[in-house]
This record gives sequence, C-alpha cells and structure tokens, in this order.
Amino acid sequence: MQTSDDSRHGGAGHNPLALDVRKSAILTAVVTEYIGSAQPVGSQHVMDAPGVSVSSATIRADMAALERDGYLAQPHTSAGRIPTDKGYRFFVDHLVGPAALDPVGRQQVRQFFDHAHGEIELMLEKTSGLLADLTDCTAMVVGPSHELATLRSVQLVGLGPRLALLVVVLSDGAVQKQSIDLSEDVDEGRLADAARYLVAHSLGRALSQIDTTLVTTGDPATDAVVSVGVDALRHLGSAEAGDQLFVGGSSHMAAAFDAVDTVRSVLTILEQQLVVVTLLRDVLDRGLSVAIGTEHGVEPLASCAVVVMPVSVDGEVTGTIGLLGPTRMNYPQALAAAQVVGKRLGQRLSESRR
Amino acid sequence: MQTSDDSRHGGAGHNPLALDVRKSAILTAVVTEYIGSAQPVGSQHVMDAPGVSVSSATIRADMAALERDGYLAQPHTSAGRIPTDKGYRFFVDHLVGPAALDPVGRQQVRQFFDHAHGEIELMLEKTSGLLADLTDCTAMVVGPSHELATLRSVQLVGLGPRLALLVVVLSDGAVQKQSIDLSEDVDEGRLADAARYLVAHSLGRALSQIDTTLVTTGDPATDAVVSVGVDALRHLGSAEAGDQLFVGGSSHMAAAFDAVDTVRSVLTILEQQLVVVTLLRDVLDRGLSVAIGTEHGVEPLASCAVVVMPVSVDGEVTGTIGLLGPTRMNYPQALAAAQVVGKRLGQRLSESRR
DNA sequence: GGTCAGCACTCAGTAGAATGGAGTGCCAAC
DNA sequence: GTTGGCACTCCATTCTACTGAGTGCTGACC
Repeated sequence: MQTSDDSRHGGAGHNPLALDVRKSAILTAVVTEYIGSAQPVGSQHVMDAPGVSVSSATIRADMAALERDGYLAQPHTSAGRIPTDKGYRFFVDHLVGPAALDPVGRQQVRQFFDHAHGEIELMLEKTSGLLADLTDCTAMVVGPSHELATLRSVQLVGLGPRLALLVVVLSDGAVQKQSIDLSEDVDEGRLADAARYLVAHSLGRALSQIDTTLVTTGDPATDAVVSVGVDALRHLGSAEAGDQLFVGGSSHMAAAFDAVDTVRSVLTILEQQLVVVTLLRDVLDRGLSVAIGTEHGVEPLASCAVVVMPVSVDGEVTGTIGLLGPTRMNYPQALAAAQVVGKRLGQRLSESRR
Repeated sequence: MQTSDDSRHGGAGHNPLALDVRKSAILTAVVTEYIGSAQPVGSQHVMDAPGVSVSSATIRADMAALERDGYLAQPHTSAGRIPTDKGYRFFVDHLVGPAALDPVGRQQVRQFFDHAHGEIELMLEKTSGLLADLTDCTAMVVGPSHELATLRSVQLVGLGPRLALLVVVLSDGAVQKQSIDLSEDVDEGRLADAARYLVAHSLGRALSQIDTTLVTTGDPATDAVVSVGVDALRHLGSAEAGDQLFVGGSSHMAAAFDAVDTVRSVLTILEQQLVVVTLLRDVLDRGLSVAIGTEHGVEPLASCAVVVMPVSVDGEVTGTIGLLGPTRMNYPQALAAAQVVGKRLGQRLSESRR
C-alpha cells in the first residue's frame, strides 16, 4: 500500500519492498548458510558472516523482524531460521550480484564448446549433462525452434507401397522427417515429380513460410502427393514438432531431497516433456529468470526452484535452458552457469547457421 | 558336488539344484508375499498360501532348510524371511510359469500398437513409457540396429563453406545424419557430383556393406569429398551411431526404494547410456532373460533386477527392451509385459520395413 | 520319519521419560 | 540502537521398558 523512498534508513518493518543494509546482510547470511548446510541458521552463525558485525542479540531482533515480514521462517520455536520463498526471491532480486562461474567450471565450459561438434541433438543432450555437472541441478535444454531456419533440402523417399518419408534439412543443420501415408500406390516416378515440385516451391524458405496455395502440376495424382507433402511440411513447422527437450542430471534431484516422495513426484514431472517445456516457456514469458517455489504454479515442484535462460541465435530468442533444483539451490552459481552456457550455446548455434 | 536325480522325493537339504514340492510352494509364497508387501514373511503368513497345508512349525523347519541352502535370508533373528537373489533366481527359473498379462494391460498394449505410427524414435520413446506404465518399473528400449536395413537415399547438403551434412534414409524408415567437415571450400556442383557418386555406389546396400574401395571419379577434389562421405557412411554403420536408448518411467525407481541414496545411484547409472546398453546386451548375450541382483555385475544396481527381451525384426534379433526394478519386482508381470510388448514391437517394426 | 502343538527365547520397533543443547525472546544496562 | 544476561522452549538424543511377531527346539502323535 504505502511506499517509502526512505530505503537508506530502512524502516523495513513496515515496508516490505526494501530492507536496510544490515537486514540484507543477515538475510544473505541466512540464505547462503542454509543453501550450504540445509540446516536452520541461528543468530550465532550469522554473527560470523561478512557484513554483519553486531551481537547475536541484535541479529535476533532483526531476524524476528525479517520473520514478521515474511522473509524468514522458523521450523519450530527453538530452531534457527530458514528462508521463505519470499526470502529467496529478495535474495535473488537484490542481494546476489552478477556472479561469475568458478574457474574450474569456466574451464569445463570452454573445453566443452571447443570440442562440441556434429549433430545438434547430440550437442544439446551433452549440454544438458554439462549444465547438470556444473550446478548439481537437473538441467533442461529445449532445442532452438527452427522457425527461422530455411529449407536446404526437401526429399521424398518411398518406403513401401503406400508409405513415404518426407525428409527435410534446414539451414541450421536440423534434419526433420515425417512419415506420409499415401492414399494409393504411388510409383517412384510420381514421388520424384512431387518432390521436385516441393523443392521448387519451398527451398530457401522457412518452414513457416511454406506456400499453401497449391499450384497444380498438371497431374492430379501427383497433386495429391504434393498436397500431403505440403501438409507434412507445415506440420514440421508447427510448434509440436519443434520443441525437443533434453533433460540431464535427474539423479541430482535424488541428492537434493531426503524425502523419497518428493523425489518421485519431481521425477514424474520431469518425464512429462510437455509440462516441462510449458513451464520453461511460461517463466520466460513472464520475464523471469528464476521461479521459486510456488511461483511457477506447478504444484509438485513447490519445493523446487527453476532458473531459466533464453538462448539467442543471431539475436533471436529461440531455445531455452533451465535448471531445476531445490529452493535452497545455489542461485548465484546456477545463474552464472546458465548465463555462460546459454551464451556460448547461442554463439555456437549461430555459427553453424548461415 | 554330488548330484541326485531323486528330485521327486526332494532331499533338498543336500541338493541345491532341486526343491521338493512343498519347499517350492513355500518359496513361492515367500517371494510373492514379499514382492507385494516388501516386509519379511513369517511362517504364519505362509500357512495361508495355496499349496501349503501344513502347520507353521513344519513351515518353519522348511524355511530354516531353505535358509541353510541360501534361498531365503533373515534380516535378524526374530524376523520373517526374505528371498535371497538365489531364491528369486529359483523362483524365476522353476516356479513362475508363462504368465499372461492382465486384461487391462493387454488392452493397453493393443490400443498402443493400434495407434502407433509415424517416426520410429517417437514410437520407441512412447513404448518405453508404455512398458513403464504396465510394470511400475523403469523401462529401457534400445532401438533396433540398422545393420540389415538398406540405403534408400543418400544426400549431401551443404550447410556452410566447409560444412556439409550427409543425410541417409534407410529402408526401415530411419534417418541418420552425420556432419562432414570439408578440408577446403567445395561448391554445390562438386558436392552434387560426390553425392551422385555415393548414391550410385551405395544405394540398396546395407550400411555395413558400403564399398570401401574407392573408384575415382576423375576429379581429385570430388574424390576427396567422396572419401569423407564414405567414411561418414561407415561411421553411421558402426555400432556407436546405431544404439539409441530410450528410458521411461525412471520415477518408478524412487517409488521402489525408500533409501534416497539407492535411488540416486540407480538414476546415475540410468544416465549413462553406454552402461545401460552394455548391460542389456551383456545379459542378452548370456542367454538370460532376467538378471537378479549382482548377476549383471553393475555394482550400484545390486539391489535391482533386470528383465530383458530381444526384439526380433523379420526373425532377426536387433533391438532390446529391458525392465529395471528392485529385486523384489513382480517378475511374472514384468516378464509377461516384456514378452508381449517385445513381440508386438517386433511385428510393428517388421511391417514398416520392406 | 514326518508332522504338529507348546514353550522359551530373541530382537526390531514403539512408547515414554530424562537429558542436553541450540536457539529464542525479553529486559535492563550501556 | 546495541548488548550481555537470563529464563524459556522444544527438537534431538539417549535410555529404558515393553510389546509382539517370529523363531528354534522338544516331546508327543500318527
């Protein structure tokens, strides 16, 4: 309701939008300590933290205020404090600076991308593994959509009497295929005719720009093949065919929680590609880079936080990388890792696209 | 050491190769009960089991004998018995008949394969989900190797000045690609020449039968492209490119164990595709359909059992499906599910191959 | 000889009481 | 506003006692 610009002096007890310097330091201390130990943090421990040079009694008073304002919680009366989702949120938004990846990780990333080559899917798969290794989180990588990539090759391969395969190669190196059921027997020649026609009318365009107006080839049977071919092309361009999800390091979820039930429900979510992809897109759409606890709305992941990072190819956001961990995950590390890997991955993908 | 053919009468106390009828019934009772409850089974409970109509005292005596012979174990003195790996082994080998899938599952399988269509990878992925659903195990599907499939299409697509993509379509509908680094700039025309040459010399053959003897095209630069193209083709034919692994239902592992550590180590293994593929192949090579506990030699999976089933395409064993669960998994169910799904999958794959 | 009822025994699991200690809130003094 | 001191709370641990499921054994029975 009321907003005060008196953030220097604090008065945080009434203003939930700002915390004075010391309270910030205390919150930082509690969060970092709890991230490391997973144990409630007492005022005694906070005393040792940098930026806090007051007695435990004073810290206690501040912690009580932080609890009143919803940044901290107490599992029970005589325990230390643990951060609430709101506490993590404030920490992420205001207290954690632009951290850099540790040298070892930096080296790992460099090495990875120096040696990365070949198939895009394999690279994305391995990227998820890299991210998981770097962060001890579960990593999710959504392959870049091929919206902007143009068609480099279109091919119809007959597989059976009424079965053909449409194979397209995109300018970004992606190969997509779509099986085509033909309503009647089509001989190789007619298939080739149709393919030639498709090539002539689609090569160089993006999948989303395939011409839907059919020009007749003169032969009705060939036209029919062309028609299903065009349908297949457009299907490939649609969203469902594009989003490939790669999940790496799901075992880290078992290390993050000690309740096996939590692990199970989280893994169940991870198996649902659609849910994961939607979750990542949602968070990104809301302009967030971190969604904590219930913020992302996926109920079984209430004890998890998600870090997302867009992957830009030639300045255009297409792919996404995500990190899933417990709410007490190491946010600075995760953000740093996601950032650098996302950037490098984007560069890499831009390179191989002309 | 000594073998007795007196299996009718038993004498199982000295002969570890056979158990008399009642001991078999008792072992069956303990195994099935323990599979269901995960609790040690006492003589009182066994009394209710079918095929056992003696007093608990007699059962106790038999159970003591079964323990002496290594089929059962006691967690502690005053507890019931749980099966050992050897006990499960005997159960699987001699006591469990050819079980059928329950009607609901049968219906699920039928429905699945009636609606399965399109991309082979997607189908295999979904098959792993189906199997996991059916059995409450983690399902592993290794895609059929393309050793026997013949080349239907070979294509070279230029992606950049020194980057091309080799795309092949196999007769079984698989599409494989391999990026090719060209040592020097190659124009489209020369790429097309090389592609034509590759087509002429490889179409209709299996990947493993690619002619390695190079016939020159007359142009050294084109020859160079052909050469790397042939290398790429042979790489595709090699094992590493072929084995695709699809894992479904890994969340079931979290439900199977109550120690989160066990879950973590099992998940870690599942993330290592090579280990899993090797494991399945190993077990299959040894002629087993079930590997229990330490039998498969993968130490972190000591508390797991693996059910494997070959997938035959046109009578030739190519793919594999596997089920991973705790040693106290429901073997009859798992075997039945693996069998029927494996058979249907094989049929399906045979259909789409000409 | 195999089977069985009876009995003493074992021992995990549970519940209750005592203890220790980490941590808090409050207050008076600085 | 900060701090040391103090009383208080309550989780976690330990110990004890107890329960009960389950066993092994023995002597009797068929």
